Amino acid sequence: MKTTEDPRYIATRNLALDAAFKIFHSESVLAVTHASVSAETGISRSTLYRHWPHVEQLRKDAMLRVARPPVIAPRTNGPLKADLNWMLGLLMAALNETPWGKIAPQMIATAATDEDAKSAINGFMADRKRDMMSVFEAAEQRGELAPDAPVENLIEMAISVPYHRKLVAGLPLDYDWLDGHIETLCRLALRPGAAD
Amino acid sequence: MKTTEDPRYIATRNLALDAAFKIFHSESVLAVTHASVSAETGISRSTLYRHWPHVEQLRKDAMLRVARPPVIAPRTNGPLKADLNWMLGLLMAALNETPWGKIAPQMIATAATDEDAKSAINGFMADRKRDMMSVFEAAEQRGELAPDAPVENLIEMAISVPYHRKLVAGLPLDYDWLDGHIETLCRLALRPGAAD
DNA sequence: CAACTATGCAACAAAATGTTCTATAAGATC
DNA sequence: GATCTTATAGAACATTTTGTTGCATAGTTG
Repeated sequence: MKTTEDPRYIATRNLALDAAFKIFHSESVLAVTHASVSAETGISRSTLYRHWPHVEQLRKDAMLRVARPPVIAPRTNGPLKADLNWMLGLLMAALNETPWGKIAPQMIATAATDEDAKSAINGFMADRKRDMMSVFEAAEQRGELAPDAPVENLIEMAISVPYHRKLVAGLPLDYDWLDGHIETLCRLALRPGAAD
Repeated sequence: MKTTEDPRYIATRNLALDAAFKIFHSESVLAVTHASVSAETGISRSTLYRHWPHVEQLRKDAMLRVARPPVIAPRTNGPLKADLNWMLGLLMAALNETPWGKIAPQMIATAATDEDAKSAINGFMADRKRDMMSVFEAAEQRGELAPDAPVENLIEMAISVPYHRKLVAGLPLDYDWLDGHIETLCRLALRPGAAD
Protein backbone atom coordinates (compact mmCIF):
# COMPACT_ATOMS: atom_id res chain seq x y z
CA MET A 1 0.00 0.00 0.00
CA LYS A 2 1.28 3.38 -0.88
CA THR A 3 1.47 6.00 1.83
CA THR A 4 -0.31 8.54 -0.27
CA GLU A 5 -3.40 6.36 -0.48
CA ASP A 6 -3.78 5.52 3.18
CA PRO A 7 -7.01 7.19 4.33
CA ARG A 8 -5.41 8.14 7.62
CA TYR A 9 -2.63 9.91 5.81
CA ILE A 10 -5.07 11.73 3.54
CA ALA A 11 -7.30 12.72 6.42
CA THR A 12 -4.39 14.07 8.44
CA ARG A 13 -3.11 15.97 5.46
CA ASN A 14 -6.45 17.57 4.71
CA LEU A 15 -7.11 18.46 8.31
CA ALA A 16 -3.66 19.98 8.67
CA LEU A 17 -3.81 22.01 5.48
CA ASP A 18 -7.28 23.32 6.28
CA ALA A 19 -6.00 24.51 9.63
CA ALA A 20 -2.85 25.90 8.06
CA PHE A 21 -4.95 27.90 5.64
CA LYS A 22 -7.13 29.18 8.45
CA ILE A 23 -4.08 30.35 10.37
CA PHE A 24 -2.54 31.73 7.19
CA HIS A 25 -5.49 33.90 6.37
CA SER A 26 -6.34 34.99 9.89
CA GLU A 27 -2.76 35.85 10.81
CA SER A 28 0.05 35.47 8.28
CA VAL A 29 2.16 32.87 6.53
CA LEU A 30 4.70 33.17 9.29
CA ALA A 31 2.13 32.10 11.85
CA VAL A 32 1.84 28.76 10.08
CA THR A 33 4.19 26.38 11.90
CA HIS A 34 4.08 22.74 12.87
CA ALA A 35 3.35 23.86 16.41
CA SER A 36 0.47 26.17 15.52
CA VAL A 37 -1.14 23.64 13.20
CA SER A 38 -0.76 20.98 15.89
CA ALA A 39 -2.46 23.22 18.43
CA GLU A 40 -5.26 24.04 16.01
CA THR A 41 -5.96 20.45 14.95
CA GLY A 42 -4.79 18.19 17.75
CA ILE A 43 -2.52 16.39 15.30
CA SER A 44 0.75 15.64 17.01
CA ARG A 45 3.79 17.65 16.09
CA SER A 46 5.80 14.58 15.16
CA THR A 47 3.18 13.49 12.66
CA LEU A 48 3.20 16.90 11.07
CA TYR A 49 6.97 16.73 10.79
CA ARG A 50 6.63 13.38 9.06
CA HIS A 51 4.31 14.94 6.50
CA TRP A 52 6.31 18.14 6.05
CA PRO A 53 9.91 17.92 7.22
CA HIS A 54 10.36 21.70 6.86
CA VAL A 55 8.11 24.65 7.61
CA GLU A 56 8.46 26.12 4.15
CA GLN A 57 6.98 22.99 2.62
CA LEU A 58 4.04 23.16 4.97
CA ARG A 59 3.48 26.83 4.25
CA LYS A 60 3.75 26.38 0.53
CA ASP A 61 1.39 23.42 0.46
CA ALA A 62 -1.17 25.36 2.46
CA MET A 63 -0.80 28.23 0.05
CA LEU A 64 -0.97 26.26 -3.16
CA ARG A 65 -3.79 24.06 -2.00
CA VAL A 66 -6.38 26.58 -1.03
CA ALA A 67 -5.11 30.04 -1.72
CA ARG A 68 -6.59 30.59 -5.09
CA PRO A 69 -8.62 33.55 -6.17
CA PRO A 70 -12.34 32.94 -6.38
CA VAL A 71 -13.16 31.85 -9.90
CA ILE A 72 -15.39 34.35 -11.60
CA ALA A 73 -17.56 32.81 -14.27
CA PRO A 74 -17.35 34.96 -17.36
CA ARG A 75 -20.58 36.68 -18.26
CA THR A 76 -20.97 37.36 -21.93
CA ASN A 77 -24.60 38.36 -22.33
CA GLY A 78 -23.67 41.83 -23.29
CA PRO A 79 -23.63 44.68 -23.58
CA LEU A 80 -19.92 44.92 -22.89
CA LYS A 81 -20.36 47.54 -20.24
CA ALA A 82 -22.72 45.34 -18.25
CA ASP A 83 -20.42 42.34 -18.64
CA LEU A 84 -17.46 44.34 -17.41
CA ASN A 85 -19.49 45.62 -14.51
CA TRP A 86 -20.32 42.06 -13.54
CA MET A 87 -16.80 40.70 -13.89
CA LEU A 88 -14.95 43.58 -12.29
CA GLY A 89 -17.61 43.95 -9.61
CA LEU A 90 -16.93 40.37 -8.58
CA LEU A 91 -13.18 40.87 -8.71
CA MET A 92 -13.62 43.92 -6.52
CA ALA A 93 -15.75 42.00 -4.06
CA ALA A 94 -13.20 39.18 -4.02
CA LEU A 95 -10.41 41.61 -3.17
CA ASN A 96 -12.49 43.44 -0.58
CA GLU A 97 -14.38 40.69 1.13
CA THR A 98 -12.81 37.26 0.67
CA PRO A 99 -9.62 35.78 2.09
CA TRP A 100 -8.06 36.28 -1.33
CA GLY A 101 -7.58 39.97 -0.61
CA LYS A 102 -5.43 39.13 2.39
CA ILE A 103 -3.68 36.15 0.88
CA ALA A 104 -2.76 37.54 -2.51
CA PRO A 105 -0.03 39.87 -1.23
CA GLN A 106 1.69 37.05 0.59
CA MET A 107 1.50 34.84 -2.47
CA ILE A 108 2.94 37.61 -4.58
CA ALA A 109 5.83 37.97 -2.17
CA THR A 110 6.42 34.23 -2.11
CA ALA A 111 6.29 34.10 -5.89
CA ALA A 112 9.26 36.46 -5.98
CA THR A 113 11.53 33.74 -4.64
CA ASP A 114 9.66 30.49 -5.15
CA GLU A 115 9.02 28.94 -8.54
CA ASP A 116 5.97 26.93 -7.54
CA ALA A 117 4.22 29.91 -6.03
CA LYS A 118 5.18 31.96 -9.05
CA SER A 119 3.74 29.57 -11.58
CA ALA A 120 0.62 29.17 -9.44
CA ILE A 121 -0.17 32.87 -9.30
CA ASN A 122 0.86 33.44 -12.90
CA GLY A 123 -1.51 30.65 -13.85
CA PHE A 124 -4.39 32.18 -11.90
CA MET A 125 -3.84 35.45 -13.66
CA ALA A 126 -3.63 33.89 -17.08
CA ASP A 127 -6.98 32.23 -16.38
CA ARG A 128 -8.60 35.49 -15.37
CA LYS A 129 -7.21 37.11 -18.48
CA ARG A 130 -8.64 34.34 -20.61
CA ASP A 131 -12.06 34.79 -19.01
CA MET A 132 -11.88 38.46 -19.74
CA MET A 133 -10.91 37.71 -23.29
CA SER A 134 -14.06 35.70 -23.80
CA VAL A 135 -16.06 38.71 -22.66
CA PHE A 136 -14.42 40.89 -25.27
CA GLU A 137 -14.76 38.25 -27.96
CA ALA A 138 -18.47 38.02 -27.29
CA ALA A 139 -18.69 41.80 -27.59
CA GLU A 140 -16.89 41.63 -30.90
CA GLN A 141 -19.31 39.03 -32.21
CA ARG A 142 -22.16 41.27 -31.23
CA GLY A 143 -20.48 43.99 -33.25
CA GLU A 144 -20.00 46.24 -30.24
CA LEU A 145 -16.24 46.46 -30.47
CA ALA A 146 -14.32 49.13 -32.29
CA PRO A 147 -12.38 47.44 -35.09
CA ASP A 148 -9.05 48.71 -33.78
CA ALA A 149 -9.76 48.19 -30.08
CA PRO A 150 -6.51 47.25 -28.31
CA VAL A 151 -8.11 44.32 -26.53
CA GLU A 152 -4.95 42.91 -24.95
CA ASN A 153 -4.06 46.21 -23.35
CA LEU A 154 -7.60 46.85 -22.21
CA ILE A 155 -7.80 43.51 -20.47
CA GLU A 156 -4.55 44.16 -18.66
CA MET A 157 -5.76 47.55 -17.59
CA ALA A 158 -9.12 46.25 -16.49
CA ILE A 159 -7.57 43.72 -14.13
CA SER A 160 -4.37 45.44 -13.04
CA VAL A 161 -5.88 48.57 -11.61
CA PRO A 162 -8.12 46.92 -8.98
CA TYR A 163 -5.19 44.86 -7.74
CA HIS A 164 -2.89 47.84 -7.64
CA ARG A 165 -5.40 50.10 -5.91
CA LYS A 166 -6.08 47.54 -3.24
CA LEU A 167 -2.66 46.04 -2.63
CA VAL A 168 -0.20 48.76 -3.49
CA ALA A 169 -1.84 52.15 -3.47
CA GLY A 170 -4.16 51.43 -0.56
CA LEU A 171 -7.05 53.19 -2.27
CA PRO A 172 -10.67 52.16 -1.84
CA LEU A 173 -12.27 49.77 -4.31
CA ASP A 174 -15.89 50.83 -4.62
CA TYR A 175 -18.56 51.23 -7.24
CA ASP A 176 -17.96 54.96 -7.54
CA TRP A 177 -14.46 54.29 -8.70
CA LEU A 178 -15.41 51.22 -10.73
CA ASP A 179 -17.95 53.16 -12.81
CA GLY A 180 -15.28 55.56 -13.97
CA HIS A 181 -12.82 52.76 -14.62
CA ILE A 182 -15.27 50.89 -16.84
CA GLU A 183 -16.36 54.07 -18.56
CA THR A 184 -12.76 54.71 -19.53
CA LEU A 185 -12.26 51.17 -20.78
CA CYS A 186 -15.40 51.31 -22.86
CA ARG A 187 -14.40 54.53 -24.50
CA LEU A 188 -11.59 52.66 -26.22
CA ALA A 189 -13.33 49.38 -26.64
CA LEU A 190 -16.65 50.34 -28.11
CA ARG A 191 -17.33 51.27 -31.69
CA PRO A 192 -17.83 55.01 -31.94
CA GLY A 193 -21.44 54.57 -32.99
CA ALA A 194 -22.33 51.83 -30.51
CA ALA A 195 -24.89 52.40 -27.79
CA ASP A 196 -23.16 53.19 -24.52
CA MET B 1 23.05 63.69 26.03
CA LYS B 2 20.36 61.84 24.24
CA THR B 3 21.04 58.34 23.02
CA THR B 4 19.72 59.10 19.58
CA GLU B 5 22.37 61.76 19.06
CA ASP B 6 25.42 59.79 20.13
CA PRO B 7 27.60 59.35 17.05
CA ARG B 8 28.47 55.80 18.08
CA TYR B 9 24.80 54.94 18.24
CA ILE B 10 24.11 56.51 14.86
CA ALA B 11 27.08 54.77 13.26
CA THR B 12 26.04 51.39 14.61
CA ARG B 13 22.50 51.94 13.46
CA ASN B 14 23.52 52.92 9.95
CA LEU B 15 25.99 50.09 9.60
CA ALA B 16 23.45 47.59 10.83
CA LEU B 17 20.63 48.80 8.61
CA ASP B 18 22.84 48.87 5.55
CA ALA B 19 23.80 45.27 6.19
CA ALA B 20 20.19 44.35 6.92
CA PHE B 21 19.14 45.82 3.63
CA LYS B 22 21.87 43.96 1.82
CA ILE B 23 20.74 40.69 3.35
CA PHE B 24 17.12 41.58 2.71
CA HIS B 25 17.57 42.15 -0.97
CA SER B 26 20.05 39.35 -1.63
CA GLU B 27 18.06 36.73 0.27
CA SER B 28 14.73 37.65 1.87
CA VAL B 29 13.24 39.51 4.80
CA LEU B 30 13.35 36.32 6.82
CA ALA B 31 17.10 36.10 6.43
CA VAL B 32 17.42 39.37 8.34
CA THR B 33 18.07 38.45 11.97
CA HIS B 34 20.21 39.86 14.77
CA ALA B 35 22.58 36.97 14.19
CA SER B 36 22.93 37.47 10.44
CA VAL B 37 23.41 41.23 10.76
CA SER B 38 25.97 40.65 13.49
CA ALA B 39 27.90 38.24 11.27
CA GLU B 40 27.76 40.66 8.36
CA THR B 41 28.89 43.74 10.30
CA GLY B 42 30.88 42.51 13.29
CA ILE B 43 28.50 44.38 15.59
CA SER B 44 27.82 42.26 18.63
CA ARG B 45 24.48 40.58 18.97
CA SER B 46 23.80 42.18 22.35
CA THR B 47 24.23 45.63 20.88
CA LEU B 48 21.83 44.84 18.07
CA TYR B 49 19.30 43.62 20.62
CA ARG B 50 19.62 46.91 22.45
CA HIS B 51 18.82 48.79 19.26
CA TRP B 52 16.02 46.47 18.16
CA PRO B 53 14.59 44.33 20.95
CA HIS B 54 12.60 42.25 18.41
CA VAL B 55 13.41 40.92 14.97
CA GLU B 56 10.31 42.44 13.40
CA GLN B 57 11.45 45.91 14.40
CA LEU B 58 14.83 45.31 12.82
CA ARG B 59 13.28 44.00 9.64
CA LYS B 60 10.81 46.81 9.40
CA ASP B 61 13.42 49.49 10.00
CA ALA B 62 15.61 48.01 7.28
CA MET B 63 12.65 48.00 4.97
CA LEU B 64 11.41 51.49 5.68
CA ARG B 65 14.85 53.03 5.66
CA VAL B 66 16.13 51.94 2.31
CA ALA B 67 13.45 50.05 0.50
CA ARG B 68 11.97 52.82 -1.51
CA PRO B 69 11.36 52.85 -5.22
CA PRO B 70 13.81 54.86 -7.27
CA VAL B 71 12.46 58.36 -7.60
CA ILE B 72 11.70 59.18 -11.20
CA ALA B 73 11.96 62.86 -11.97
CA PRO B 74 8.91 63.88 -13.96
CA ARG B 75 9.69 64.92 -17.50
CA THR B 76 7.22 67.38 -18.88
CA ASN B 77 8.84 68.66 -22.06
CA GLY B 78 6.19 67.09 -24.20
CA PRO B 79 4.83 65.72 -26.30
CA LEU B 80 2.84 63.56 -23.92
CA LYS B 81 3.80 60.39 -25.68
CA ALA B 82 7.51 61.08 -25.26
CA ASP B 83 7.03 62.05 -21.63
CA LEU B 84 5.14 58.86 -20.94
CA ASN B 85 7.80 56.88 -22.71
CA TRP B 86 10.41 58.42 -20.46
CA MET B 87 8.52 57.98 -17.21
CA LEU B 88 7.22 54.48 -17.83
CA GLY B 89 10.51 53.39 -19.36
CA LEU B 90 12.23 54.31 -16.12
CA LEU B 91 9.57 52.60 -14.05
CA MET B 92 10.03 49.52 -16.18
CA ALA B 93 13.78 49.62 -15.72
CA ALA B 94 13.35 50.06 -11.98
CA LEU B 95 11.15 47.00 -11.80
CA ASN B 96 13.41 44.95 -14.03
CA GLU B 97 16.86 45.97 -12.93
CA THR B 98 16.97 47.52 -9.48
CA PRO B 99 16.51 45.99 -6.05
CA TRP B 100 13.08 47.57 -5.99
CA GLY B 101 11.74 44.84 -8.23
CA LYS B 102 12.73 42.23 -5.67
CA ILE B 103 11.80 44.24 -2.62
CA ALA B 104 8.44 45.60 -3.66
CA PRO B 105 6.60 42.26 -3.33
CA GLN B 106 7.84 41.78 0.21
CA MET B 107 6.83 45.31 1.11
CA ILE B 108 3.40 44.75 -0.36
CA ALA B 109 3.01 41.59 1.68
CA THR B 110 4.17 43.34 4.84
CA ALA B 111 1.82 46.22 4.15
CA ALA B 112 -1.09 43.78 4.35
CA THR B 113 -0.54 43.36 8.07
CA ASP B 114 1.63 46.27 9.15
CA GLU B 115 0.42 49.84 9.29
CA ASP B 116 3.83 51.48 8.93
CA ALA B 117 4.73 49.46 5.87
CA LYS B 118 1.32 50.16 4.44
CA SER B 119 1.54 53.90 4.83
CA ALA B 120 5.09 53.83 3.46
CA ILE B 121 4.19 52.07 0.27
CA ASN B 122 0.94 53.95 -0.13
CA GLY B 123 2.97 57.13 0.20
CA PHE B 124 5.44 56.06 -2.46
CA MET B 125 2.62 55.33 -4.82
CA ALA B 126 0.88 58.61 -4.13
CA ASP B 127 4.14 60.38 -4.98
CA ARG B 128 4.50 58.52 -8.25
CA LYS B 129 0.90 59.36 -9.08
CA ARG B 130 1.55 63.01 -8.36
CA ASP B 131 4.57 63.00 -10.66
CA MET B 132 2.48 61.45 -13.36
CA MET B 133 -0.18 64.08 -12.78
CA SER B 134 2.32 66.85 -13.48
CA VAL B 135 3.09 65.19 -16.80
CA PHE B 136 -0.56 65.24 -17.77
CA GLU B 137 -1.03 68.78 -16.53
CA ALA B 138 1.83 69.94 -18.70
CA ALA B 139 0.23 68.19 -21.65
CA GLU B 140 -3.00 69.95 -20.91
CA GLN B 141 -1.31 73.33 -20.84
CA ARG B 142 0.23 72.57 -24.20
CA GLY B 143 -3.29 71.87 -25.42
CA GLU B 144 -2.53 68.25 -26.21
CA LEU B 145 -5.12 66.76 -23.95
CA ALA B 146 -8.65 65.87 -24.98
CA PRO B 147 -11.01 68.04 -22.97
CA ASP B 148 -12.75 65.04 -21.45
CA ALA B 149 -9.65 62.91 -20.90
CA PRO B 150 -10.15 60.77 -17.76
CA VAL B 151 -6.77 61.71 -16.37
CA GLU B 152 -7.16 60.04 -12.98
CA ASN B 153 -8.01 56.71 -14.55
CA LEU B 154 -5.27 56.99 -17.12
CA ILE B 155 -2.63 57.59 -14.49
CA GLU B 156 -3.79 54.58 -12.54
CA MET B 157 -3.72 52.47 -15.66
CA ALA B 158 -0.32 53.73 -16.70
CA ILE B 159 1.29 52.73 -13.41
CA SER B 160 -0.73 49.69 -12.39
CA VAL B 161 -0.12 47.56 -15.45
CA PRO B 162 3.69 47.44 -15.23
CA TYR B 163 3.50 46.45 -11.57
CA HIS B 164 0.89 43.84 -12.24
CA ARG B 165 2.68 42.36 -15.23
CA LYS B 166 5.92 42.06 -13.32
CA LEU B 167 4.76 41.02 -9.88
CA VAL B 168 1.51 39.18 -10.41
CA ALA B 169 1.18 38.00 -13.98
CA GLY B 170 4.85 37.18 -14.47
CA LEU B 171 4.84 38.68 -17.96
CA PRO B 172 7.85 40.41 -19.48
CA LEU B 173 8.23 44.15 -19.21
CA ASP B 174 9.89 45.31 -22.41
CA TYR B 175 9.68 48.12 -24.94
CA ASP B 176 7.58 46.07 -27.32
CA TRP B 177 4.89 45.86 -24.74
CA LEU B 178 5.41 49.39 -23.48
CA ASP B 179 4.85 50.91 -26.91
CA GLY B 180 1.41 49.34 -27.14
CA HIS B 181 0.58 50.35 -23.60
CA ILE B 182 1.46 53.97 -24.21
CA GLU B 183 -0.29 53.97 -27.55
CA THR B 184 -3.47 52.85 -25.83
CA LEU B 185 -3.13 55.48 -23.11
CA CYS B 186 -2.57 58.22 -25.66
CA ARG B 187 -5.60 57.27 -27.62
CA LEU B 188 -7.67 58.16 -24.62
CA ALA B 189 -5.64 61.14 -23.52
CA LEU B 190 -4.94 63.10 -26.67
CA ARG B 191 -7.26 65.50 -28.41
CA PRO B 192 -8.63 63.84 -31.54
CA GLY B 193 -6.88 66.35 -33.75
CA ALA B 194 -3.54 66.42 -31.90
CA ALA B 195 -0.35 65.19 -33.51
CA ASP B 196 0.40 61.65 -32.44
C1' DC C 1 -5.86 -13.16 11.39
C1' DA C 2 -1.28 -11.35 9.96
C1' DA C 3 1.55 -7.77 8.02
C1' DC C 4 1.95 -3.13 7.50
C1' DT C 5 1.97 1.72 8.51
C1' DA C 6 0.24 6.16 10.38
C1' DT C 7 -0.41 8.16 14.64
C1' DG C 8 0.42 9.98 19.53
C1' DC C 9 3.49 10.66 23.05
C1' DA C 10 7.56 11.54 25.39
C1' DA C 11 12.29 12.28 25.55
C1' DC C 12 15.81 14.45 23.33
C1' DA C 13 18.96 17.49 20.34
C1' DA C 14 20.00 21.62 18.06
C1' DA C 15 19.34 26.17 16.70
C1' DA C 16 17.26 30.58 17.04
C1' DT C 17 15.98 34.11 20.05
C1' DG C 18 16.21 37.04 23.89
C1' DT C 19 18.51 38.69 28.56
C1' DT C 20 21.90 40.23 31.75
C1' DC C 21 26.40 41.43 33.62
C1' DT C 22 31.03 43.31 33.35
C1' DA C 23 34.98 45.54 31.41
C1' DT C 24 36.30 48.80 28.07
C1' DA C 25 36.41 52.59 25.08
C1' DA C 26 34.43 56.48 22.99
C1' DG C 27 31.92 60.78 23.56
C1' DA C 28 30.17 64.70 26.38
C1' DT C 29 30.77 68.13 30.09
C1' DC C 30 33.22 71.18 32.82
C1' DG D 1 42.79 67.44 30.77
C1' DA D 2 39.84 65.16 34.41
C1' DT D 3 35.46 63.33 35.05
C1' DC D 4 31.03 61.74 34.23
C1' DT D 5 28.12 59.38 30.96
C1' DT D 6 26.80 56.05 27.71
C1' DA D 7 27.43 52.67 23.84
C1' DT D 8 29.77 48.68 22.79
C1' DA D 9 31.94 43.80 22.93
C1' DG D 10 31.90 39.60 24.89
C1' DA D 11 30.45 35.89 27.44
C1' DA D 12 27.34 33.39 30.14
C1' DC D 13 22.76 32.22 30.63
C1' DA D 14 17.52 31.43 29.94
C1' DT D 15 13.83 30.53 26.85
C1' DT D 16 11.50 29.30 22.80
C1' DT D 17 11.32 27.38 18.38
C1' DT D 18 12.46 23.86 15.48
C1' DG D 19 13.59 19.31 14.23
C1' DT D 20 14.54 14.11 15.50
C1' DT D 21 13.90 9.53 17.27
C1' DG D 22 11.98 5.28 19.49
C1' DC D 23 8.14 2.89 21.01
C1' DA D 24 3.40 1.53 22.04
C1' DT D 25 -1.10 1.86 19.99
C1' DA D 26 -4.57 1.68 16.68
C1' DG D 27 -6.32 1.80 12.02
C1' DT D 28 -5.73 -0.34 7.21
C1' DT D 29 -4.90 -3.88 3.85
C1' DG D 30 -4.78 -8.50 2.05
